[in-house]
Amino acid sequence: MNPMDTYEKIIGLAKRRGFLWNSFELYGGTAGFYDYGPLGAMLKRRIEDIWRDIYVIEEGFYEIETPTIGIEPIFVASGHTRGFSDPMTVCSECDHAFRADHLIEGIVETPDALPASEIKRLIDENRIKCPNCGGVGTFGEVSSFNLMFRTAIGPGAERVGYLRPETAQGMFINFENLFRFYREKLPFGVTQIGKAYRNEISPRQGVIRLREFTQAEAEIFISPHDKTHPNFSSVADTLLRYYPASHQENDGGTIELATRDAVGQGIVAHEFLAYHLVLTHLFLVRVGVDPARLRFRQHQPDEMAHYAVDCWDAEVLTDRFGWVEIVGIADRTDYDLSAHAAHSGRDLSAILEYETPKQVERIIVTPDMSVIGPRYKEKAGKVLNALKNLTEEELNGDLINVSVDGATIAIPRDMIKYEAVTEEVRGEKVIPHVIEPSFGIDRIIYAVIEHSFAEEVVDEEPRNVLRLPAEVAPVQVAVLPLLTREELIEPAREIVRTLRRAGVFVTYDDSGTIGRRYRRNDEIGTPFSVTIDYDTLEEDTVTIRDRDSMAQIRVPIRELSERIYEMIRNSGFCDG
RNA sequence: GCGACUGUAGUUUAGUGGUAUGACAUGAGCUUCCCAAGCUUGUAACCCGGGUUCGAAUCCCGGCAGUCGCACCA
Repeated sequence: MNPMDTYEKIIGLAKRRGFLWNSFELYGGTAGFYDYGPLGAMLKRRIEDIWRDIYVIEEGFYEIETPTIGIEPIFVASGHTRGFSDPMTVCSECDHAFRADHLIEGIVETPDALPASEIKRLIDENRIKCPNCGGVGTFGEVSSFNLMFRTAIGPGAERVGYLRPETAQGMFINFENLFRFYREKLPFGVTQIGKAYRNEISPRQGVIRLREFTQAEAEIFISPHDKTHPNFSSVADTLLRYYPASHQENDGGTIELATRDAVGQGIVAHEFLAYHLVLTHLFLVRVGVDPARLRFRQHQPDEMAHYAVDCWDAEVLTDRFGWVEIVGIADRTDYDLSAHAAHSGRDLSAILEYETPKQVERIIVTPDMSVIGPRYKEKAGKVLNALKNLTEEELNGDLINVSVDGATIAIPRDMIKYEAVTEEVRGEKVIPHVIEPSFGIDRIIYAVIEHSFAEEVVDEEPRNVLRLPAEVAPVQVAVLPLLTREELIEPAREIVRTLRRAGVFVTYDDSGTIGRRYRRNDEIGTPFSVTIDYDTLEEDTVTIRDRDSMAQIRVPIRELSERIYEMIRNSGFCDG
């Protein structure tokens, strides 16, 4: 491998300049954990704030915050206690490790739902051959490794808890509260930015695969009958690079399509999902992902969760790891709410109100319990229920047949009174479907740094520059007196104060030569440098130097804050 | 988890059984100097534990961590 590939340069820069550090380094470190240093934390916060700007402010999806520890029933319902563990077995002949459930695929329908002992039994019974060395009967015990961090809640009779493997569940289990908060109307969305934890077997690839990471997720609850999007027209013309499942078989490559056509041609399942692909694209490009190294890859039918209708990953091209998934956008249907409804016994449905309430004719059965009770005694209750469930036709005739505990009982018609009533039905009860865009913030940060990084040669000297959008750059302005001299330092400090009062994050640096200071700031992506020189003293002007073009403009000090503010907001240097 | 390789300042390096070389970076100062390496000067390292030895960063053993490969990747 290239002794100094881009990844090493990026990570080297990130560690050197205070973006990322290995956690726990004082005590030797542990794979899968990273600290965000001063610049990294600032960059991360700015990226999260842009995410909030789009999802919370623009889309109106309020943000909530739920515990990072969840109790066991949540993850039983969500399937994480089972589906999140990988049963492993090792061939004693060749020492290869395999997913035990994969070995018995085709023998049972849902091998991943079986306990370890059962998988082991099936492997032995079916004389499964080792795919590597062909050995039979060589597989050892099946051990299960759950990717969730387990913990105990409270002393004594400890209640089992898990560190959440995704932020999503905290939102699903608040559905009733949220639905009420949104005054019982669909669609509505909710967001959460927070830490999630997965005890990866072998985290490698630096910040790409972490044991503790930050997710930004939105859960948007929509009607299962209407997956159009009210603002679809605003994104219909936007071009995105798609890599549909059908193209992946024999690498048919990506296609660039207007959103309208992607939906029209049936490539993306529906408008609502397509709208969120576009939103994702806009966010990623705004924070500094290179659009030329971004694509949307559709999940293959076999890699998609069985309940999902359609699922797309935003992927970025990286130098060392190739295409890396940074966002997943899925239509999860009613899977999550139905699962929580089933396990909790609560009704997690919404009423879709009809335009006008429907008048529905219904037969109301009122059995005469003073007769039925004594006659059927202990079966009376079941008889009553059975009667209420009968259809209109079944209620005809002199004897009405109901089935109770497998036996058919004929009930004389005069024991029952029933009448037809007209009822008003306001709407239909549905379990909402969920559209879930799920962002891996740490991976996005890596992508932003890698895509922003450039090495150039200026006057035969190398120059490292992070071309971060001004909006996300940790340090927004560097204030630099041309020389370390008192007469320049004092006005420079005054300018620092002025810019800070205007809410700009500024650093001050008067060490070494001006060129060295420019380079230092280029490397951490500071978009603008303000330089104080001898002309400043005479005419109250300073220069603003642009990181990308290295061009300079001279502006009056009294206009400085305004100009800087404009440039940061527009993410660009304007010399006008 | 398995296998291979690796472990010297912040980074990168030299090194012999007698505690360490240089560079870059960094601190202080000098320099009317607008695009990094001009001058002076300072700070800073042998992954941890045990063994062999008068003496270990160097040899041996163990651990830890990292990199790569296998496997895994909701």
